Amino acid sequence: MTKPLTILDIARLAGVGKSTVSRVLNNDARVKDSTRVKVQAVIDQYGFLPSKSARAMRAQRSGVVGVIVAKLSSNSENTALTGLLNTLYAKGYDAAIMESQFSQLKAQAHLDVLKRRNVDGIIFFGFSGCDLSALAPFAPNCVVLAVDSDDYSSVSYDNQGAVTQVMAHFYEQARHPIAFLGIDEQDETTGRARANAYLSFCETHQLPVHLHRCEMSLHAAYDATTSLIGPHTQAILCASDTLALGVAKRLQTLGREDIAIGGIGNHDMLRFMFPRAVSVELGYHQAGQHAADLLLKQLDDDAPVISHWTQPCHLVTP
Amino acid sequence: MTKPLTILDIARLAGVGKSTVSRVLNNDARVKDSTRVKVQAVIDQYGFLPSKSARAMRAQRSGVVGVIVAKLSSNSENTALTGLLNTLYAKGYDAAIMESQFSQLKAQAHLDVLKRRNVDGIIFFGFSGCDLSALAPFAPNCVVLAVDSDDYSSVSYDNQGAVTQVMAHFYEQARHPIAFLGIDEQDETTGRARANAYLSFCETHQLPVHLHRCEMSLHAAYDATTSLIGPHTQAILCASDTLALGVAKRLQTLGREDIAIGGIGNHDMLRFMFPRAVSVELGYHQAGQHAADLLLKQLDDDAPVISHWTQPCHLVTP
DNA sequence: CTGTTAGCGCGTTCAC
DNA sequence: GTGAACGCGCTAACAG
Repeated sequence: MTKPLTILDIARLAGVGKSTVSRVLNNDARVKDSTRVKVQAVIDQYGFLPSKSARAMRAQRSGVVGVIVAKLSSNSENTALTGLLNTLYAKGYDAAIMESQFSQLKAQAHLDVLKRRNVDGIIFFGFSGCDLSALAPFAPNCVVLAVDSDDYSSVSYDNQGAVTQVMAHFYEQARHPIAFLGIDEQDETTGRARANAYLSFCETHQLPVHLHRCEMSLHAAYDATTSLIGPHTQAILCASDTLALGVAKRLQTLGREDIAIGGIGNHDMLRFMFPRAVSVELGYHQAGQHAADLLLKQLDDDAPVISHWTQPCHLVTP
Repeated sequence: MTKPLTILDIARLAGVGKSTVSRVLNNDARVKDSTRVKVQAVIDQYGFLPSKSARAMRAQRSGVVGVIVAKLSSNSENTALTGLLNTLYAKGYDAAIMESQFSQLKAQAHLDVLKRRNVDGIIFFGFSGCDLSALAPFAPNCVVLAVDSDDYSSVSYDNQGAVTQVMAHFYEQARHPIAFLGIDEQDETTGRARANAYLSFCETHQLPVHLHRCEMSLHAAYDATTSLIGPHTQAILCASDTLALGVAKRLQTLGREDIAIGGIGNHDMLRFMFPRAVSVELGYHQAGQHAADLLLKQLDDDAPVISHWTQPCHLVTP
């Protein structure tokens, strides 16, 4: 455990002053090339790394952004997270990632910790019934993902477009009536927005409505399947690929592979298990990147302005 | 955006000196009760939060541990991560999480960043061909997960036990010969250790060997299935549940549901899609917790001692 | 172009 | 029991 070198050590080793080393570190133009090379050589030789703690303290910014996801095990969330992290790292930021586990209490506790850590901003993955007002202490340096908000910048998915695209796909193939499996209306996006898009499509195209809701789980979808199937049902659209996997499995055991299945999220597993299923790529990865970009732009900006982005989606067919 | 108060502001507001406030913050006993109450009142009133950056710089420790996973989308890794984070947060530490994406280069870059951040320790999720020597600058404050190491503390899975348990299960049911689908031998754990356990079991029990290897993916497993099936094959054991899912799907399409299937990892999706499959719970969550505990113990310890833990596993049958 | 100086916010001596 | 002074590693302002 040798003590790490400081900028002063490097200065002495290179026979220059502290600030010259600092200038080299920060690519300040006002350094003679020969000096720069000399200093850089010493830096490289000793593998010197300037302390971020000291920089953070000096600059009053930690270079860390807090990220609160609901569940790391969620495919959508960890995909978005990967995109987000790449962007953050590329710009020299680090992330403090925490799980809310769909609990407002946990989210609040994490926000308190992040506040103490002087994080420069927050990226918050919304969930059913989350209270965005807890983000107020960080305003305007926060971005919410997967939910809409007037108060903060947001990146949301095209719930309506996703549903409409699958519906149109089935409709054009004359695969109707189409049933819909959604989740609790309390969930504004996956729950309400997607169901509404379904209802709206049915109305516009004069299709009968078969809407059912269940918990967001494979088993719940599996169990709900029978109540979705009417005498003429030709297709079932599910509010998420997880639900679609549950339904597809049930249809398989029922030998009802005549019924088409659609999901939302473009989950690898759905594509693999049920290649005939259609799904919608919501663009989790890009959404994550965009959220990070948005936040970083706000951080750099002198007069941050909140903005809203809806991630484009596209149908994925076999 | 009002500028946050400093310890000096609080001191003035409370009519005391900086260091008294500092003592109150750190629960130093040498403060008169009446003063403590007075100072605490001011702290509460203004919601003062001492800057972690300044503390980190002063104390030369950041209260942050770096965590390098291979891929967040991996079920095993994000499950372990969840366990790990809970433990860290409970003890007041934060985590800086980064993805190596199975690349030694990325891992190295992340380690450099973490070094500059003065993280107090590292938890590293091993992957095929990773070079643990990159962790040297952090020794002995690191723990590696899912791989063995003599140089650092480690938490590993019971690869041999897992394979043996499934093999024994099939054997007792007289479901043999048993084929095995593994991955590249370059991977010491999922690849070599599990294959060796299979070979060893076959030898001990005088079973014929049908071993095949493929990439770690659903599709690769799907494609490899046919070369696994011999004329009398009664069961197939896969080195992971991902492989098992691929194989099970192929068997399903082949109508060979007479062949039993076994996996390792206890993935929800395998249980749901193929309820008859057996798998082994490796204890990802507890392993994550244990890794965090191990690291924190080493950090607190004056004379840290590296230790090794093998996470117990258990068979999961329908 | 480069060295010197003065803090950033906090914890830790050392005096009182 | 308490306050003043110093320094952690770094950058910015000011000299030279």
